[in-house]
Amino acid sequence: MAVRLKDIAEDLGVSLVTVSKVLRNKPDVGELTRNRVLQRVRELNYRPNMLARGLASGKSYTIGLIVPDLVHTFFAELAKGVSAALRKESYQLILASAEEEPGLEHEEIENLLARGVDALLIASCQSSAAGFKSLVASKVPYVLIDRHLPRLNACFVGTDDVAAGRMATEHLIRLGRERIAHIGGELISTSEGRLTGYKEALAANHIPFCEELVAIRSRLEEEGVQIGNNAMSDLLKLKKRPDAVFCYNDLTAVGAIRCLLASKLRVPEDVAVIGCGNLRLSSYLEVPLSSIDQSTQKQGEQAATLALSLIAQKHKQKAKHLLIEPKLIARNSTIGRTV
Amino acid sequence: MAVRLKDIAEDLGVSLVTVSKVLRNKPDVGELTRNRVLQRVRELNYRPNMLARGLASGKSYTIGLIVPDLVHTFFAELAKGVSAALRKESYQLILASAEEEPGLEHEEIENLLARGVDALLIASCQSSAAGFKSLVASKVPYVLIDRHLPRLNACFVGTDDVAAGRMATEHLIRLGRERIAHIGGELISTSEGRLTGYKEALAANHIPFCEELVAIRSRLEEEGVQIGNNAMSDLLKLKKRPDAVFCYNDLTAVGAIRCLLASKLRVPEDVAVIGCGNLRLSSYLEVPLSSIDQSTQKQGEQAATLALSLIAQKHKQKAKHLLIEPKLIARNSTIGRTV
DNA sequence: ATGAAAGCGCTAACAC
DNA sequence: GTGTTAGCGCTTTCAT
Repeated sequence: MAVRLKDIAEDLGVSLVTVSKVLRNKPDVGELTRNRVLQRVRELNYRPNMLARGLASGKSYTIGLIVPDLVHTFFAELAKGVSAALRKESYQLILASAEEEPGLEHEEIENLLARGVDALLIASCQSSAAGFKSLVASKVPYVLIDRHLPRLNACFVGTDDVAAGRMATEHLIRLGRERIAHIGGELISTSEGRLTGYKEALAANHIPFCEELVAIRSRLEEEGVQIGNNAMSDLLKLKKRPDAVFCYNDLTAVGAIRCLLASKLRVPEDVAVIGCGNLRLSSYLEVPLSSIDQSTQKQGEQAATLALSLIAQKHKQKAKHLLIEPKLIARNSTIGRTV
Repeated sequence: MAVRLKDIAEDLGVSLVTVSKVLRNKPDVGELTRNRVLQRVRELNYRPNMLARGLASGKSYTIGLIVPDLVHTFFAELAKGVSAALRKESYQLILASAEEEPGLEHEEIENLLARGVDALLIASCQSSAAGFKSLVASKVPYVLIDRHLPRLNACFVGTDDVAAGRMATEHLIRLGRERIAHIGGELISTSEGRLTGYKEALAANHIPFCEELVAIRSRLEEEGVQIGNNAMSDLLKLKKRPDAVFCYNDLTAVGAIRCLLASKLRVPEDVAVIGCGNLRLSSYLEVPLSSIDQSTQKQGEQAATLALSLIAQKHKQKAKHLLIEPKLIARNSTIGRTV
């Protein structure tokens, strides 16, 4: 079968331990022996059995990442960032998708713990901290990404969602819009943050907050287009229709634009639309979409780096929060054709 | 630390082996003992240490999937299909991305083998079979997905690319187009298949194949939009411009449409455009894009199922090829506004 | 600088 | 039905 430490040791007439030491760069090996070992390792294309190493050492050199949905580009980009950062440290990524089901997410947490991951990164679809009990009990370090659970005193890397909401809304205000609607989500921290930012921007500009202009929907991650379309349609039924709308994410915005164009309204002349997330597709659309960029890949990298530092430190320190500043990307859906 | 078999065994005053047997549903355990064990397992929230189980049994209940790029929706959907099929059999997916670099792909293969995966699924970005040497030597079963390596006698699940090319081209022919261009890729089997299909369709309809109408480019997966744009621009420089174009993938088609609209040409009136892959974004675009659907998620599921069957069977059988029939999805970019 | 012994948590083969 | 013994391939500790 595969080459083992023992094989190399016997080949060379040294002990297995010596070979093991060479492979882990321990200093207490003679130069000559070290070279002979290295040579043979290369010849035989030896690779340590990570299961055995993990079992013996208690470290698997593996980090788990759980996302709610891989097909949502945001999470794929996140994964890409994580993977890149880990590769540099020769850690490996084990990726699991929870398919937006809290039950599955909990399952996957348990699975990854059973696989001995050294740390866990979670973009959670849970709405409560209850599902994290066994994770907390396991003492395995973990970092929440993108979505924060208020009741959980955990490390977190994500967008400054309040700033994102504020930024988007202020952009619309500066363009002279006065009836600014919001299509938002519910329960998760990102939705709440963006809504708060929306309200703050209105307040700062002395525009009264108007309940009827806010449409809260669920499942915006999975069926954003359809739901954005419907929500916009509802907003258009108001006696006085909005002249701008800040959408929770880009898919929702695509749906909203769909609805507006179908209703013979012009974007942005009649209604300006801005999304959030700045997905790659944003610039290919019927009306290129203004959006809030979240530096997604960078978030993944930072989360991975944070996790590695948690693994390295012996004693628990207090939970770190890393908020990434969002950036406004203005395109036709708010500022119209540029010359 | 974590609960172990031994803890449960001592708690109950039975032997560790008995507990192990219960957990693996072995029949030779008394009903009473079995229930007592199960009860305690639940109480303590015991989870077997998979590293230890893997080491002892030689099976990790893990399957590796290597894709060229996670952010490309096609591969994310593939991963989703794989993950779904594995979950049913309580296998776990370890996902790795090769970032379109053959070197990295080879690294990841080695990594996953070292982690003891029971099988490997690879959507390869290699252009030769050389990188598979250690994989073949390892005897670990594997399945190629989407992209086939001609020199490698391996199991394969993917689109019938020749049919896809034929189908797309015939669609354009039936719409009365006569100068049909193709923007295609190089080196990998999917490109070659689609080009072959394109030629076959022309031949079957007595349309002469015209070298100048074929633009071969590389990196169509990563920068499809930009490259499609440029390629289309080149095609428009011909004395007699094409009246239709079949693009290797949807991103390339988006780029081509971009270029056409920028050149004041109408899609599909002046030039009809069809892509391949039927990404979700296809229907959100400026001009909703006709495409060839590849049932991507289903491909992932089938590949996973095939891999599981390879694991189950003791003796090597001859390599199976599963070709998924593509489906034509006609939208505005070829058939124009429907009433 | 090198190696012998013990053991990580589990399964496999075989006794009782 | 149940338990005993060995060992998976590696790391760790501690002698030498």
